[in-house]
Amino acid sequence: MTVVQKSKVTRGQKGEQTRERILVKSGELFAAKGFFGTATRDIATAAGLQQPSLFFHFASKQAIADELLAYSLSRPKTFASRLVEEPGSAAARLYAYISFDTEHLASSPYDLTGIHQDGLLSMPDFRKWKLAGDALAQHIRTLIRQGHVDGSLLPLDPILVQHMISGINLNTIRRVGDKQRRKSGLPEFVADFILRGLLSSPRSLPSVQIEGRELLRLLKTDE
Amino acid sequence: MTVVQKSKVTRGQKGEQTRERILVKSGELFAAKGFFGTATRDIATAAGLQQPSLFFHFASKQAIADELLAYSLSRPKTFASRLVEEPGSAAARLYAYISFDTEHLASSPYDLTGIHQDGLLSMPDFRKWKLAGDALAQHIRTLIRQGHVDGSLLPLDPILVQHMISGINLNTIRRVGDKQRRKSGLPEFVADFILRGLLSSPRSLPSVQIEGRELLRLLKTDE
DNA sequence: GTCTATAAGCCGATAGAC
DNA sequence: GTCTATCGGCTTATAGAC
Repeated sequence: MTVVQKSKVTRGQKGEQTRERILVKSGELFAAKGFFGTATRDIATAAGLQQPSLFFHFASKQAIADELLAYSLSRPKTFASRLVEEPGSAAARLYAYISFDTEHLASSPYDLTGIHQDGLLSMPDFRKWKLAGDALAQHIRTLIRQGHVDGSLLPLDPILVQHMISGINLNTIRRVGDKQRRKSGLPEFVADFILRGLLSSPRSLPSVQIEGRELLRLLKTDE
Repeated sequence: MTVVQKSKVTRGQKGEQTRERILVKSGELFAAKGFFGTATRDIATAAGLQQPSLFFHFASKQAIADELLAYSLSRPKTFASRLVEEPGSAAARLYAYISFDTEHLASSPYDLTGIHQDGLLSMPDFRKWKLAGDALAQHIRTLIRQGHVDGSLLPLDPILVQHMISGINLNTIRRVGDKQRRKSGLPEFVADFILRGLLSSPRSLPSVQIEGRELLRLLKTDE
């Protein structure tokens, strides 16, 4: 949809395919052994290259993680920041967020679980993504607090609840294998489970689902 | 309580204190930077030692992680294996397990979150603990299936549910800061949340809580 | 128990040919 | 674009003095 960034995309088809293969394999290896536990040699071998050839496509090992982090965090952060200012019940908006994030992670061409492990984000070089992750967490906590105010959610500690949600989102995707990850219905499965744990009135779940899905559909069109 | 293992404990008080300090600092560093991201130099410095002095107390860097993994997995695994064969509703037994595990992790003198990151358990040297973790996961899945049979739990995919529970257990503890980690009520907080998400009848939660806590008290006495 | 000195290996990244 | 050759730095672990 965007017309910009030409100089990079222009370079041949083969280079772009290799670059993509590097990202995919890096994601798998980071998930299996962590960022620090993965050597650039391992990545190169998995991508069918010699180790130094990586550095034609990426300036550094960190640059690879950077691109994966961007894919992992940019859209969910934007989506959550919009949800905070949307009208409607907070429960439905939280439902929309969880569905969106789970689908985003599960349908990703890259395995994004590894880059959220280690203390990767505590390294100075990844400060940018640490801040993005913190902002996303804040949006989720805001949604939860809004649910306390409008009475749709149980008055549980927003920080603890946000940590639980993040833990679920990452761990449901992890190690579940491609077939199950892609299985449709996972986003609703996860959102249902979490909302049952948070709703002040369990019987309101069906209406929350309807309102949440409608909101999701609406926000996704003009993303 | 045990009378065995003398030769190790007998060596002076100072050595034992240093050994303990190494474990505590290792846990913190593994949590912050991951196992592979933490150098033995960092651990030694944090413990007030020179790097080679570590190897008087531990045969290798892995031996440190080994001890933390033993602390993290041994008791929960044993506890879960007993719960599987206990009588009573599966929901109550799952409640007991979640309370136990959360309290175990939260009251630990060591930060145990780091050793469950990276692909630490995928390394051949940690095969023993990989198997222990897999066994623990199987016990949890069995509990969930038992809940399908006795009708106390919703018929949700046991593998997905087990992944969600594991994700919550690890992430609620992580990065929450000591004061909140030790705050009493956390085990019940987590168990309540998960059970609300899984119970086939939301109104049965109070009785599940009572039965679960009773079971927890019972099994803890003759541990 | 803790130290200094040091070995042996792996790491990320660069230089330059093709 | 990908290769070979290679560098400097950092890593875990050992040897041996105190």
